[in-house]
Amino acid sequence: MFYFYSQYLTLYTQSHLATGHSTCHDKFKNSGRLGSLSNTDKQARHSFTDIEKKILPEGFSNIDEGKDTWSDAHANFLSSLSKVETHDLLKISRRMNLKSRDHLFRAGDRSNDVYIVAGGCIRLFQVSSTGKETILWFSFPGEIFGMSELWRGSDRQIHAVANEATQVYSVSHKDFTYFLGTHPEAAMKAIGILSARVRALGHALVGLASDNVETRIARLLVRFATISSGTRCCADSTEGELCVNVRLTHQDIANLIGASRQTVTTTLAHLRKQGAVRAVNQHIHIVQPEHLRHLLKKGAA
Amino acid sequence: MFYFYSQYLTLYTQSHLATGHSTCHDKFKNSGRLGSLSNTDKQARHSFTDIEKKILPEGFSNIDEGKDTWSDAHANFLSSLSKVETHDLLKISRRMNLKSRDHLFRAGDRSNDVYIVAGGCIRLFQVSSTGKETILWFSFPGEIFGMSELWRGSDRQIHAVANEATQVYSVSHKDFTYFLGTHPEAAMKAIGILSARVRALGHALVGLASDNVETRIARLLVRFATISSGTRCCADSTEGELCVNVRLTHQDIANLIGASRQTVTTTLAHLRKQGAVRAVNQHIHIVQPEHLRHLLKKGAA
DNA sequence: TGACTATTGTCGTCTGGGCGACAAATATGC
DNA sequence: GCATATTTGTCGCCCAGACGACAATAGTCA
Repeated sequence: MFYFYSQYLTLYTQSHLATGHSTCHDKFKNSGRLGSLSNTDKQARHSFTDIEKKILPEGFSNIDEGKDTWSDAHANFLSSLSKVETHDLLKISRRMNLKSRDHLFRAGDRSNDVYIVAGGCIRLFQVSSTGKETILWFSFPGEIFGMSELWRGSDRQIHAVANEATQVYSVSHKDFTYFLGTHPEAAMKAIGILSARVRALGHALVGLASDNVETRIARLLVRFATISSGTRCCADSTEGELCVNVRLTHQDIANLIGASRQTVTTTLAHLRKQGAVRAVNQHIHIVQPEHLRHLLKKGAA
Repeated sequence: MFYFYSQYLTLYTQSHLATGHSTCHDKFKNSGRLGSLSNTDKQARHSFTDIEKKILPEGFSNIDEGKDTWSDAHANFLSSLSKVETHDLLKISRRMNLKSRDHLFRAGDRSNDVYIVAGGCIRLFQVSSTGKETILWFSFPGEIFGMSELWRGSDRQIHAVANEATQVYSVSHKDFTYFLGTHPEAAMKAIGILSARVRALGHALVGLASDNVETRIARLLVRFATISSGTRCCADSTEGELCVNVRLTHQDIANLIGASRQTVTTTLAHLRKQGAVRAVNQHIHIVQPEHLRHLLKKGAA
């Protein structure tokens, strides 16, 4: 299902992940897309300065600039930091490699480090007593997570699992707090990130309370398409088409929007029949963005 | 740990609003509610030191101490600040008095001040195109709100309306940003507040996606009872009973948990028949907290 | 390449709860 | 103290969507 290869994944894949033969894309793909990636292996090892160079200048949107509520909710913490801040932060961080489905932490864990995604994708979710999983958030490269549990001094409330092979930087609670205290600008940016998350969760809440499944799916697709915009999908894509460049199973979507898997399958099939979306290489393309936006207009959030 | 509505409201009512004879419950009574407010004009003007004296020494819980996810979500920003911070913050604030149902801001407004509730209660909500209202948050005395929209540089997304006669301090975006920048400790506390809100919204989301209406109502009641604990309800209350010391119509509850008003009425009647709750003076008492907690255990969030 | 697991696609069946429509009970403004 | 507005309480109808049950693919790994 999809690859979330947006700019991020490509970026990171090239500089950090690439093991020379296997990239995240390989997991999903059998043919072309990955061909280009394999070349990257040569320059696999990196230094922090590498990272700075790679991440900062790519022109990611500043947290202030986002016009879309959803996309700025996925504001890139790392890229919003200055060179010095990035350096100081990475200095106190520890890099970790996770295989797909590795748990970073579980509900009930004592750990309360903060994490920043280097490459890949982390799924943040809760599990109910009946086993139902509700995904609260996907964290993509550059994003920070775990922050909102820092000041609780209590157990983790949620689970964090690598959705694919993922690399994260972990920073201890203590160090991170110290970092924020000594870098007021960064603290302000952290506030911005949390603010964005509050808004996004608020939106999700309103949508869940007011909209039907079709609208919620439409919103999700548009949102993820926005997040992964800027990547030209390697597959053939018609003009005006948006690519939802993230690997999502129907079950994932269901857990994300609070619906059952079957309903998601059916609704997606329906949208496909209408010609609003189509499946391309395990991921979704929005053929008629307007069709979905029209749905959203009728919706609430 | 938390009491708020109680201590705070009482506190403020007495010092600013009040009249010395009117406590929070009076609001709920037919006669007292507004009557008391008119009296306040006499001593309406206050000094900052008044506020400091009144607010700070009461030993409100620090945002770090909360054990309950819900209640610390209503962490008291103002009381967590130091004397100096409070002083500096109030210095740049402007006090506003709102009548019940006054709009503080609406979706689409350009204003992006930050507000701190002095007394009363602010309802933060969104309205869908069909007119359905979804309440995201109630802000009680000491709480700060509007913060999460500061860094957007865009229109307000939500509405803020006084749920009853309410007093707030407003601080301009610019001043507040400057305040945080010059008071790193306060900035950290702001991060703590936002974190709590992220957690609370996450909970709400999971609950909405997984639990039925009865469980959601139970959770809401327990949560609000916790917020308002510490107040001995003026009405007769049996030992072990919890008082939900907030004025909520069934419609409010419905908007809060994403259900229809009728269902709320029915479910509440059901809980009453079971002897789990009872109505006292326009508000609800939880007669059997265990009954509700049992429901929550079966639930998800 | 074959065995296994994960994902997708489709049915019926069944129900929680939305919604319109009232009537009764309260609250609030004048 | 009345007139109006708001809130509560109850029905019955109806449907979006949950859920169980399979079958068909597609993907993974030894």
